[in-house]
Amino acid sequence: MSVTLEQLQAFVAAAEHGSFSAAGRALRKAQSAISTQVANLEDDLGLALFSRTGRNPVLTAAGERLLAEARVVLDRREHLIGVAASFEAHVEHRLVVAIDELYPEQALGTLFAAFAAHFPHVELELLFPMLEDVSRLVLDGKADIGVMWRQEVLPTEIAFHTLGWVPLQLVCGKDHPLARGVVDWEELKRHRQLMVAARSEGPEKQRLRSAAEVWWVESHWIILQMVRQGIGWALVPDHIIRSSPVRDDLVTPPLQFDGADWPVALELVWHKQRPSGPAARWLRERFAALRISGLPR
Amino acid sequence: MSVTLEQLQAFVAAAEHGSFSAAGRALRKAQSAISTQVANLEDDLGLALFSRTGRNPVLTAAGERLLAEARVVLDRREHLIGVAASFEAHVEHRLVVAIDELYPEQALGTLFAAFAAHFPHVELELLFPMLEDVSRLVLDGKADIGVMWRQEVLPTEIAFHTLGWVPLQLVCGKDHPLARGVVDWEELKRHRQLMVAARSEGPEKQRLRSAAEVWWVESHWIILQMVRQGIGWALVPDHIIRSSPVRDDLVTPPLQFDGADWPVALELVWHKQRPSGPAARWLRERFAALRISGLPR
DNA sequence: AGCTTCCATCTGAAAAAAAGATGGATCAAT
DNA sequence: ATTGATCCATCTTTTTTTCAGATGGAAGCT
Repeated sequence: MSVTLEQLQAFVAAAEHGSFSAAGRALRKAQSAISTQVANLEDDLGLALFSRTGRNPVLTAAGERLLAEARVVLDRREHLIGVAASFEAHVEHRLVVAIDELYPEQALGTLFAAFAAHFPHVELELLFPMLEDVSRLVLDGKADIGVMWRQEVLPTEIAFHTLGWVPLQLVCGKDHPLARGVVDWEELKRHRQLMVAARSEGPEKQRLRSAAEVWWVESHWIILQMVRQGIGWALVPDHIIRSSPVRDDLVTPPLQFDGADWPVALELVWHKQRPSGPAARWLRERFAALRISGLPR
Repeated sequence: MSVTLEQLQAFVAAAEHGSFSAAGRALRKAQSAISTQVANLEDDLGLALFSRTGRNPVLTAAGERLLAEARVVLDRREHLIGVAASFEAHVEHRLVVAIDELYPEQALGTLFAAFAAHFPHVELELLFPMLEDVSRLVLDGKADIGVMWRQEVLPTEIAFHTLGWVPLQLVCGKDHPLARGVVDWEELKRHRQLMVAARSEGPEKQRLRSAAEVWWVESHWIILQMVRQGIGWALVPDHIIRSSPVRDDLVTPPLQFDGADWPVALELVWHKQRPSGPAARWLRERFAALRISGLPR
């Protein structure tokens, strides 16, 4: 087979070290070996990779371009070996993470960048489920790890770890009657409340219910759109209000009574019975470590 | 070097043909060669690629995954050889195409997909210049090919080919005085006209000028936003009006006089002096062939 | 049971790669 | 200008790798 890995390796080393001799030293091979490999490669490709006027070889334009290609080939070979090694180490090949929209996403970018650096061979799938329950996804094996707002008592098969508490804020539209001043409990009850559509039934769902009339909506973001229209009021995490495109049309009136910010727990969940691989364990640890910095409170 | 191209080639062929013997026949090698190569590869990777119970080898889970990786390595090698070949054939390594926003983009996707298939080794850069003139970019060598609305007489260094004619339509906001009925010339002149900011000066610029008061705006899309606000009227290609996000707030009143749609020429331009490579020629031909199907009229 | 086709393994032959030696060229320092 | 170090290309020899052919055991089909 022409254009072999040895040729490419010699070529890349020569380009990197600036001379065939240095490349030979780096690869622990004789200078003549590098010289012939590069010459053969040039012969196979039908062009000159180096200009040999002068003491040291200098990359030609073609050499410059093909150097990048050669690196890719060699890197993909390394990658293949890495994938094989992670197979041996029983690292997961694929990891599905379901994250509730309640989780502030700012930290996710750096977290998953670090994950990619540690586990380059793991395929990662991120779910931001709307109508489906995160714990349901974990329970059914459709997700390996979940980050969710604990609305209900969790099934016993689910292991969990509390990441933190997210305070909810009263929010309504600019022209809503509640926007005028300090709000008390009785006044809240008289207006329509917008709540996230519970994906399962249970008592936790009722804890945050205050008003007589309630509409159920599938997402906090959509709730804010509706709140803006004056359709009702809602309890929404502060960071969602702040990053909403309609935030300028929203008002967060102060509340008259105590314990008024209704904190909800944000939980990291996984399945007790399904064995976790190194990647899942790593990700769980890093999620847990993000607790203080990533979340309010 | 362990994990060689020969090993990967044998592996992929064995997986594709379902047996080592068949792979050997396909690669014109002895069955024993394939067998040894695959065995060595498995040894190097430290895992089994095939399950050998039964008559024919069957891919293991690891084999399945690594097959994809092996294909990538081999493909990248092929790609490198292709890049080298196109260097030899003096194919451009890079092609910059500047396209005026006036050109309807629907056809571009399939066109450039076909380009990628024909010239996989050419780096393509697409420009959709706003304030800069396409012909200027081509003249300065910043773009190899341009598609532009001919506003001016083209410099003699520029070669061109007319792709077609785009009819302009009168457009104004819902509440604009012109929206009420059939419009005549004199009435047009009394209201503010919005025109695309000419990037160079010249007589063609004046041909489309009707009103006494004119505002210059850098893009048709922004013009439509301003038209919607009732700031003035404009002449805009139909396909831009149709695909505008504010199209529901726009009105296109009929005109009383003849020749009322002011067609403008859409030109394919390139530099006469700079030699065109095969990729540029191919792309020019395909652009020209798109004339009938891609444009109105 | 018999036949075919599969795979693994062994052996010797062929090919490829590497090392070592040699000579001509370049560059820097003297 | 000369010297010495270092560079590359090339040749020869040695080592390693690859390949083909032969053989035997196992699987599947009739």
